[in-house]
Amino acid sequence: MAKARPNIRDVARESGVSLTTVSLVLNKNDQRISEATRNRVLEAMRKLHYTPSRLARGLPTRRAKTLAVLVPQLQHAFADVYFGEIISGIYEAAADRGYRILLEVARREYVQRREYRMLLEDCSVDGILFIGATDEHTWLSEFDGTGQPLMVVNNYFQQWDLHTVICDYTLAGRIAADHLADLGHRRMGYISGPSSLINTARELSDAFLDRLAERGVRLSDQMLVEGQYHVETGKLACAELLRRDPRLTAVFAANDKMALGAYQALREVGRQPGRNVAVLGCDDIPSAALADPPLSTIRMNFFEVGAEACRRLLGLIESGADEDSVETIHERLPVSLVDRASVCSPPASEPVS
Amino acid sequence: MAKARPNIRDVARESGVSLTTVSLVLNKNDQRISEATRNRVLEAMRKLHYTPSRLARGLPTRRAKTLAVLVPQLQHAFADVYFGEIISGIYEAAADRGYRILLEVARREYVQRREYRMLLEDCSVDGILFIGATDEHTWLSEFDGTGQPLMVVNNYFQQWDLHTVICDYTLAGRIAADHLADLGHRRMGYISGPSSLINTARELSDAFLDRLAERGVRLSDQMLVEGQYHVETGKLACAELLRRDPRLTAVFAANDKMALGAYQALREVGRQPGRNVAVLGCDDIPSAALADPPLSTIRMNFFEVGAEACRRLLGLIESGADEDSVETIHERLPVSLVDRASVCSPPASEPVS
DNA sequence: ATGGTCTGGTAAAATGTTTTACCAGATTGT
DNA sequence: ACAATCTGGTAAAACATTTTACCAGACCAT
Repeated sequence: MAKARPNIRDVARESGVSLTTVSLVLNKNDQRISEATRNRVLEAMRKLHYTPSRLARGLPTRRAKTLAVLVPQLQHAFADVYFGEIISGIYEAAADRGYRILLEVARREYVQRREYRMLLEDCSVDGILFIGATDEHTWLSEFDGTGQPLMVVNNYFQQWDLHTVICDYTLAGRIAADHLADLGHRRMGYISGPSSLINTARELSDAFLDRLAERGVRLSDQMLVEGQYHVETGKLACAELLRRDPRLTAVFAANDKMALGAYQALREVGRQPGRNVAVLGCDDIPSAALADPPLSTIRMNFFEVGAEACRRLLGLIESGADEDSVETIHERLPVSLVDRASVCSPPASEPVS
Repeated sequence: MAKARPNIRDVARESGVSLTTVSLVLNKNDQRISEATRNRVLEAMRKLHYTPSRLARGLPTRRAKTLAVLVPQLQHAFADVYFGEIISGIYEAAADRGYRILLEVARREYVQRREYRMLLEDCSVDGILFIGATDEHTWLSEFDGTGQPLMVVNNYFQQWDLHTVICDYTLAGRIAADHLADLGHRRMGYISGPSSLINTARELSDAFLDRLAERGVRLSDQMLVEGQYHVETGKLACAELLRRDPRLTAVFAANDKMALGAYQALREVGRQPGRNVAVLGCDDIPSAALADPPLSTIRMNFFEVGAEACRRLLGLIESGADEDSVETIHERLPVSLVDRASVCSPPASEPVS
């Protein structure tokens, strides 16, 4: 009774044409079918509730119409705003073009067994987007210069030639330095990201310090503390900065989470962010706007980074150019200052240098 | 030069056996191959760097070894802790059993085109996990009592017979009521979730109010305000509660985000959570522990809910019982009180009723 | 009339597996 | 000694598509 799933053959029989014709109708690009037969076939499809099987389609074409999103093993990685925003962006861009998204976590065994390769060889995936890559992911070297459809999202590498789409961290560093310098801050602290492992973190630091120097503001090494991008490390780092210079007037943190950690450390010594000490973040995550006081920060549109990375990857894939001929992609997206209430001027009493 | 991907046929030739034999070795369950030939085949596979193609495998078996995670269209859904934790749990459980995870967002057109059905018919997926389901998702009725491999995660329905795994919201409500009543609170406010749309939200409310009544504490309808599970709605709801009874001594919020919103509203009228007003949350999201003061809450292990839901779904799928014979799954996972610093006793001065 | 080019379509091979039915030879029971 | 059973293995069909090469007829210019 309950007829099994109809296949292309059933449609062909129903509409009185060959199986090939049905296939050609399915892959609309082909002009060789007359309007009349096309309609007959479409009608038959509707009647039979036919939907082509992705699995069967992928076999001859070697196209799965699926992209893998690879994230490193962090505990409960998907519960992180940063990853979440990027993934959301990737999803939208992929869905727009009829692609699906496979989730993969690069666990230890996963890497040992080189499953990331299998994804592609397998044909279960047409391309890979890697989020949260660091210098520690040495296996990326296997993709070095191969032009394979692997896209590194929001980080990049000097040692390997890989496709990347990132935020403009140099611009971010400059905006931050200018903003604080413009207001007259001279004694500040900087909470950096893990710059020994992540290029974008290093880029932000370099840009920030260089621009500060250009503006004649000298930040001693003492006043630079490295955090790990989490709230707690931000708090610890800020406490350390306060110990080294209790009279600092501004703190710049390499991401919003650490900036919010800094709020806590500052409050513990009786300072009021936005009133008697300036705090500037970076990223513009949702909780930045909800913080008390609302956090001034550099907006990085992670959603858009994900979406753009995905679009570029799809471009690569659909151009069919797996050859070495393809230029390596290096795109950077603009960022901008979002000035809320956490950055104030230094106390007027401060003696001019 | 660069040989194409080897297939099962190549392995057969290399090891001097038939293609069938190789296949049987691949699907280890079969005892019919002698140790000697098995080893010869495995050796050949290693030599040729052979990996079976998922696509090709799925075709005859109609098993894609893939599960879909479906989330409703909320903006940037993946950037939410709640979804994130559940997805992380699902991922772990799926990966343990060799399954992959496909991400899907139920956008408007997605539902209109009934793509959720195609996922299964398509054979691109063996089962679906739906997170964030509400009464508004009326299309779920299509799965009513069909025994199809669809699992609703952390919500349930009276009107439809669907597999579900949830947290024990009744237990949660009782724990909350007992905890606050034990401390002597009599004047409290309750910020509920959207109980007209979400059964678990309603269940929590009912359990909380019923147990309070059992304990002789009467919460007037006035002191129940509905929020939408976000920080802002929690803040608004709490402000409203304060307007209705400025002297309330405790607030219970149906999730932590709203509890943190309540912190803000309370501070704005000069109350100090944990000192002169008690705030109890629900969920135990990471920021609960980081809040100031650390939020007391009911721990719901969303990671585990996701993992368990996934395991149960896989059980269903692998038992091969798509038949109507299968019992509908209704599992609830335990919850527990995590008492931090935000719940204090009511002021001693308070007259006893 | 003849050869060439379109047009709309089809037959058949290819994609890489699983699975069912079968088979030859060895072992066992009577 | 003969049928039955067991062992280790194989041939071939099935899964649902895409794609390549080909074909018949219509149309056209010479």
